[in-house]
Amino acid sequence: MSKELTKRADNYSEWYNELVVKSQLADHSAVRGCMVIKPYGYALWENMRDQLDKMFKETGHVNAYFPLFVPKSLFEAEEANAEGFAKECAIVTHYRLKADPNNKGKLIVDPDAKLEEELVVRPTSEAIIWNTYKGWIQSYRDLPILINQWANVVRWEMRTRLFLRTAEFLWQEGHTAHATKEEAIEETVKMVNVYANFVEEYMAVPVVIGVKSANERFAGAEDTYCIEALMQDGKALQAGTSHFLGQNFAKAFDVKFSDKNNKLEHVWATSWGVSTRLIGALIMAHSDDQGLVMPPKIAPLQIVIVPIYKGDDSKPVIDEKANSMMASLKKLGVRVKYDDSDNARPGWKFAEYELKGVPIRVALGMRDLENNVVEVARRDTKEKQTISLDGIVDYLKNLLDEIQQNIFDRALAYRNEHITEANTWEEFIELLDGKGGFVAAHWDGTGDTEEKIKELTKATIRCIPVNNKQEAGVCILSGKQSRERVLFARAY
RNA sequence: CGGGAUGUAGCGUAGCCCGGUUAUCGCGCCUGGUUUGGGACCAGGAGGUCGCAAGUUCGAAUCUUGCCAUCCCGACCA
Repeated sequence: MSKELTKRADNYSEWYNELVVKSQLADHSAVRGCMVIKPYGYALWENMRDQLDKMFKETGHVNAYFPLFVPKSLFEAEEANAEGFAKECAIVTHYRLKADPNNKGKLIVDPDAKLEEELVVRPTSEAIIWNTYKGWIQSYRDLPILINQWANVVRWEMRTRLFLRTAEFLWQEGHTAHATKEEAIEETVKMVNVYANFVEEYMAVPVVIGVKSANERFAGAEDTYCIEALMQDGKALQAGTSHFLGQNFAKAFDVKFSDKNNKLEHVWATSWGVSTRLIGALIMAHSDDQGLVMPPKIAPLQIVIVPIYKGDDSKPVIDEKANSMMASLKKLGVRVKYDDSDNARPGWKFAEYELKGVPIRVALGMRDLENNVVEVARRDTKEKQTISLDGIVDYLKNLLDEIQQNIFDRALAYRNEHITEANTWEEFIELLDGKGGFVAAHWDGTGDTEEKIKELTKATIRCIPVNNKQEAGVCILSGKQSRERVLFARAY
């Protein structure tokens, strides 16, 4: 492994790609556009998943699992949804291979094993789930259904990037069914807030909660709520979405229920999801030229203890101290590792754990033990301090909290500095090309204008923030009347 | 999918233009020893379908064609 990571300022996307691979989060695989999530990356995903899962359960949801394959006839039932995803679907057409008679040792698709009906590999599961819900719902007493599924989905993307956009990715998708429109909207909003809380509190990434414009809406939704995060290079990243699906899927799959008055009505729906893309957001929100910076709450490893010994005599003494410190930390639920491997010297380990973003490094040598201290280095600020061994465990535990807060505050300050108002087209362009970030500008509310702005600047409407300030103005492009500003940005 | 670039050991590379012994060097890896407070040193050693497949040739890492993958720029997207 080469030592140097490309600097962010030199080439941000190269830095990102190198960092993902060198920090051992993930690797390219033999399959086009698909990544291997390595143990370190998967441990991070598990921490994120476990916390989200807990939050879903606290809000009344349960997990279930639906098939990977969707019969084409079901997939096409909800037209807007089907159309939206049609051009990026993988399709299973056969169920058997056979020996190639012309090429020994090779296999060919058996032409006699063609499926009666093609199966779409799910790009999202609304179709198969709503087809299933049809059999589950007869009465208002069967509602609401509050189900989440942890799954993989496939979207045949033209251009892929590790975590940010892969052909197969891991995610969760919530699919809920409700008796009333109000309840479904409430659910949609509740879940976008769960996402915002998770991303801000655990991933330390500040987000803007908002609503998508009609153009950016999920295929088949009446309304799409989203959380938008800002990356260090000034580009926005959609970090999660929560859709109010109206009665579109209930109508497409004929899902009706009897209300209290024995009146038949279509069911109201929501769906919401976050994916492994969040890991991309995490990386690009916090990391630096030395490597990853992991927020302690979800870091696979929170503290690493590195021994520094001279000769074999000191090793057992250091081991004993390190092991007792580690035991105390583990008792407090801290994810800690004592790295006494002798195939790397301390300097190498320091650099390696910085690359991997471990929040705290504790260095422990005889010199320290004689003075009853250790050296504590924090990843977020790269500060090193000599700390007394008395009360070290509490100190470290508190420091983890402090680091979590500092990383968030830093990202928040950056984000807030990068929401800028533009009142003229010239200002708008200048901000996008220069400072970057979110540009708050008036827009006339039409899809045409939005499309034109996108063509001219590559910037899209990221969202219309919830509780947006109402303020009269004129659209930066068309000059027509506008009641509020919306957030534009170039995005991933 | 369109335009550009790249592909030689785990990683980074020389050689390619102008075909010709056993494919270069560094890091990493293995063995032994000395080391260990910011990516150690010495000695010995292992590791290669030169992205894949055809073709041209007495002979291909080198020339030709096709394919694949990666990166950058577009269109699409969580």
